Amino acid sequence: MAYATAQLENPASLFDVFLRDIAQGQPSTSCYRALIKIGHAIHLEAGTVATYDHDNDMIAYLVSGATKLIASASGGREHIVAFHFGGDLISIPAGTWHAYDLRALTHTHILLFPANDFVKATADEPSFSGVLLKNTLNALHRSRDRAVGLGRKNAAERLASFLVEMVERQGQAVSPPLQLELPMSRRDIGDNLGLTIETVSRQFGDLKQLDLIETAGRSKVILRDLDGLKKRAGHVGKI
Amino acid sequence: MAYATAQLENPASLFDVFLRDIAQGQPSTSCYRALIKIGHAIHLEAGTVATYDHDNDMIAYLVSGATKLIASASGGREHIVAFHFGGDLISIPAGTWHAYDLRALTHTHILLFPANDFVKATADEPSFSGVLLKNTLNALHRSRDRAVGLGRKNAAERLASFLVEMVERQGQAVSPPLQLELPMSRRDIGDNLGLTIETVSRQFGDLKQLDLIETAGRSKVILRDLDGLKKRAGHVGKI
DNA sequence: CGTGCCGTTGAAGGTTCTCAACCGTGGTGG
DNA sequence: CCACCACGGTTGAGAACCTTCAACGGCACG
Repeated sequence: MAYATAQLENPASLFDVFLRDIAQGQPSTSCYRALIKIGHAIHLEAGTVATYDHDNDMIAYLVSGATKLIASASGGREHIVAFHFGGDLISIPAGTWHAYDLRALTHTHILLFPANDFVKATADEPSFSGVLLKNTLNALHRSRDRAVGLGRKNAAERLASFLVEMVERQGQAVSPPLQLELPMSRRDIGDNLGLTIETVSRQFGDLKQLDLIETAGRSKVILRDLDGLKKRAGHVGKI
Repeated sequence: MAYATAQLENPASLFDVFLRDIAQGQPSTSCYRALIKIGHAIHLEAGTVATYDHDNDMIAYLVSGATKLIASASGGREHIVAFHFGGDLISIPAGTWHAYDLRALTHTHILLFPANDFVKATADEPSFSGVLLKNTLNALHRSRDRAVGLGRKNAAERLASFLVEMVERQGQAVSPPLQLELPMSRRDIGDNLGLTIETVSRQFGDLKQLDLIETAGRSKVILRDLDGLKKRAGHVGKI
């Protein structure tokens, strides 16, 4: 099975970024070599799918770019389970109930590891497995928070939640008003929130009319009232 | 802050069960002592909530019984993020967007640990942190599979998915037809699937009429046609 | 035997989906 | 340079699904 659609010019540099960002404490050289051996540096064009062994869980480190993790249900329905940005550690489940694919939203550089091998290789590096665990817990908590939205919130609350999450994850605080560059399409947003593109579009319209946001072009969103958005998101707890 | 609503007669025995099931390789005595120091053995009656420090992530080991993890959104809406059964390792997020509570469905014995301390105490025990990571990944994958259901499936598919998951997690294969003892109420099921009790009830009715299941009393369900249920669940992939 | 909770069933209403047409932009080729 | 096309996004009307509101049934418990 072909792992890489296109090998990077200089794969080693990706590993260096990875090790610098993930393993703060320098890993042993044996661990380093093991990771290089099992890892594959991949370069994806926007819109292309990462190819890998779907029968095993995978772990990916997103060096740069943005990706979406897609789950397919029967009837051609797709659900975007998560979006990822540079620096994220991604867990890709082997398909059990649903088939999962990782697709690039922009030019993307990633490192792909079989999860089992990755865990084995890093088991003796507490700093490493700690980061991995922390990251997985984060993903779990985000997934749960989003599940609450899917189960118990209406379209307005879902889009507000989405924008708040996006600004918290990748918003540059240039200074209020906050500016957001969304790398995903309306369809992607809908597939993430369990809504149709039409509903997403109408919700964007409502937010504009309420002066909570402005849009510029297809991907730029300016948040004029973050607190208003958070109220609209229907969260509970620390706002 | 009070951690335990009722201390067990013999807390040490719970720890023994925990160590036997989770840490297959015997942990060092220092690790053992550290865990006993930070852990709290708790006994919960059905319907009561575990009390703990909500400002920190917690990790719980469910020795026996069944619990639900509840997220609260604004407007008094509740969503059940996960159900747990004996032997499960539970991650309870500190409230960020939503407030989380762990509530017992039946007589329940659990061990509660602050997540940070737990990770620290077990960092040097690869077998331990491996189990923890594996468990967290499982929870993540389940959460994602359920998110797909919440986002892209109708009521019929959701209930079928639910029953299939339940039988896979705690169904005794006495012999087909499979028998299932559901410790949760219709409301709990609805709160988990993002449906009202009425819709859940109607879906149960439909399943009975289609001869896919039988019900006996409030909690017993007999699955007459597991493959039929799986088809109805709208999964993709290995069936 | 009454009370209360859980579950079931029915009718009306609302939110979102579906279907369809239209608009704006970016890229291509004549 | 402009016309054309493809694609993503917007807007509108009708239909579907689930929710809401309401009444009722049944089992457990005092």
